[in-house]
Amino acid sequence: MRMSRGVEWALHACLNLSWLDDPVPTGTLAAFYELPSAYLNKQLQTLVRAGILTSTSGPRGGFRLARAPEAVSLLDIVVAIEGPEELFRCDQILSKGPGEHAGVDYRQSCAFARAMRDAELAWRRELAGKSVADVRADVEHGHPEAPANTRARIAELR
Amino acid sequence: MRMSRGVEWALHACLNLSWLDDPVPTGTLAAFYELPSAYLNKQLQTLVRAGILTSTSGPRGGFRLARAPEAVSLLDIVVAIEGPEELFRCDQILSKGPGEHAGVDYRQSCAFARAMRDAELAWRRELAGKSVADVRADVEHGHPEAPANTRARIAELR
DNA sequence: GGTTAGGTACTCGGATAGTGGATGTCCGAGTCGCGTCGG
DNA sequence: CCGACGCGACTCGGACATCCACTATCCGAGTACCTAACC
Repeated sequence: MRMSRGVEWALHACLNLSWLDDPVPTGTLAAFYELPSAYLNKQLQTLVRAGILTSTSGPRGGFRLARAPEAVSLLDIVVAIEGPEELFRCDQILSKGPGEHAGVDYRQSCAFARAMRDAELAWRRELAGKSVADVRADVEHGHPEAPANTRARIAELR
Repeated sequence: MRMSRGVEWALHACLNLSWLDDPVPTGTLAAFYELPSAYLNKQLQTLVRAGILTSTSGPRGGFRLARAPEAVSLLDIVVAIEGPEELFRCDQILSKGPGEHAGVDYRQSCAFARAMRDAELAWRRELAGKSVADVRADVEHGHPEAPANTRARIAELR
């Protein structure tokens, strides 16, 4: 039940894009962290479909943040890459056990399903409460040179 | 990033076993919910290795809870089946970016890794705070006949 | 009748196939920029 | 000198392979029970 690698890539890509105004192509971002370019491109496409990034084709094209970093939560990115399904898979096996089952939705009535959903909501709440801007502020506090370093390296790789 | 089916099976198996004193073989538990017997057996073996169940071979053998249901949290079961790894996979891609990296563990210092870990801890805290006994109490409150029904059906399937 | 040895059936446990999603790669469609040609 | 047109290169986007973990199954090892023979 581990997350896709793409989540880490997407998080760092969004942070770096928040420091840059011009579009950045996949190849540059991939070189930045030595990632497989074509596969990273696939993940960025997913973020575009989710409305987190915008893309531009052709020369001087690439990806940019679609909205202010304050408006992009970590949950947005995780859900975009991993999909909206819940962590806990409830196949309602109770409906095969003894008792009456007519019209009962065990995703709602099963005590295990409820407990798992409550725990998952706590997780989602934490992720929804942290934005890319929050993380950026943390990084800039500990490493004030990070934005300039990133911009310089990106320019170098163009 | 969905959980294995085995988690749901393991949860319900532990609850049912908490209502029964004698060992229950895999085949009986599998028939109870119409699950594939051999695969369920594999999951129960995992719970034995985790110290949640005990097993007995031979006639009149099967699985029992290894401890009181108060001492088995939902987290115990999830970790037993899914493994102890964290949900978020931090491959420390920051170590490929600009800046100094000598002796830096980005699983600790990366702001994203910290945020993801905090969220995951909230999830784990919820799961650790709910025991099989808690769920059993919920079920018995809503369905007082459940324990007797379960015992009867299990006896019928033996 | 009690005891013991043997056989049998039952159950767990790990070794062994099959399948779906994550991972990784490649090529076509579209777009922008630059160079060139004409006015 | 200015503008328009066309060519070329660059980038995204989706279609196509590959790999690993989850899913599922089967058979061997061990154990308890039952039976029957013997003392």
